[in-house]
Amino acid sequence: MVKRTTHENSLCGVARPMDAIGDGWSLLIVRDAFGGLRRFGEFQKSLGLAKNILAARLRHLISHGILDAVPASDGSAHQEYVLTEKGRGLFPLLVALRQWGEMFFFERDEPHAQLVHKKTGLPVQRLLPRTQDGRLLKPEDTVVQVPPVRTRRTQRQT
Amino acid sequence: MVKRTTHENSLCGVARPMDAIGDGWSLLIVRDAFGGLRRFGEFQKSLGLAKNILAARLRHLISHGILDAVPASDGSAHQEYVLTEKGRGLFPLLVALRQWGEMFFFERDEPHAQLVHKKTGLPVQRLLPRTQDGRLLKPEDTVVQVPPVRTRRTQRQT
DNA sequence: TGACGTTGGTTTCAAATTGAAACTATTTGC
DNA sequence: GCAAATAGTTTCAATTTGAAACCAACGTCA
Repeated sequence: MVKRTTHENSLCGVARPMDAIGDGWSLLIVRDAFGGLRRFGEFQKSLGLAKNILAARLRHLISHGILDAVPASDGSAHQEYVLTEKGRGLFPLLVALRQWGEMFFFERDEPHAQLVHKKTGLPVQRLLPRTQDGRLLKPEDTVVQVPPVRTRRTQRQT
Repeated sequence: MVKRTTHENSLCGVARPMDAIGDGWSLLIVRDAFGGLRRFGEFQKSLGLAKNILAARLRHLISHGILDAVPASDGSAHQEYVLTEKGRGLFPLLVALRQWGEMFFFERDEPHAQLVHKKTGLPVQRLLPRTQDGRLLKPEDTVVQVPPVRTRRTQRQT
């Protein structure tokens, strides 16, 4: 996915975010960041990816405002990588991804990790698109509504 | 993201789905499939990607059970690519991705596409992780609970 | 002080992937 | 039947990936 979005996709609201996330490694880094990891070495150990790749992905995430490199936390002279507000905004997406995984990638009784409420230990509620008044929405009940094109001359549709 | 998950990540519930989705192009293909596109040429025109890449991504999505290649629909002798149940399961994820995009990639008044309810034209409700009893969950209120490791000998934790 | 391990990278280089373009084969429209 | 459209595959140069080697700064302990 190198091709930059010079396309009408630039408006679409999916292609741009995809570009910012970058790739699978980046999203796993974000997942681990939600899990509390902050240091280069922690990410590397957790993901088992080459250091140059990790460095590149961290740079990418920082340059897209998803991570922030902060100077320390225990006085050590190293950096730490923490989620920005924008990065934390990815939480629902990660939950959705995980739930999709839980639904389709494990046999009925195959044990698998599960996201649960820390306090109660109960699994997180299924994330399902709904209307404003709470009714379930199927994909085919929705449309992507593109905004009316406004040129400088025509502020109102002719 | 070529490295296959021989890692403990294989249990994690995020890495496996990521691998199935494949990459950004694949997800855009799925988005377009939700939008009603079905034909090779439609996807190519919509995405503007090279045909070899599109072919490879379609093969990937089919091999992972996200798309299905069905023989026709208007009697024409061509194939069509339609979402499987598993593929349709990606709807919440796409909604989450789009909502993240809407929140962080557009200026206050910058026009952008929006996912709305077809009937009412109202935007889809914000997708937010909640507890079983409906309370909002912040990332730090949750943990990934790994299942207890069961060896053949110890069916119960010692 | 200085040898040594740890942490956090960068550099190098071969192998894999990407993507544009050319090519091919099968339909479809007329 | 012929031209154009559709749905790919092949080819090849350029980019990206990732393993491994290298390097620099810091801690530490003797």
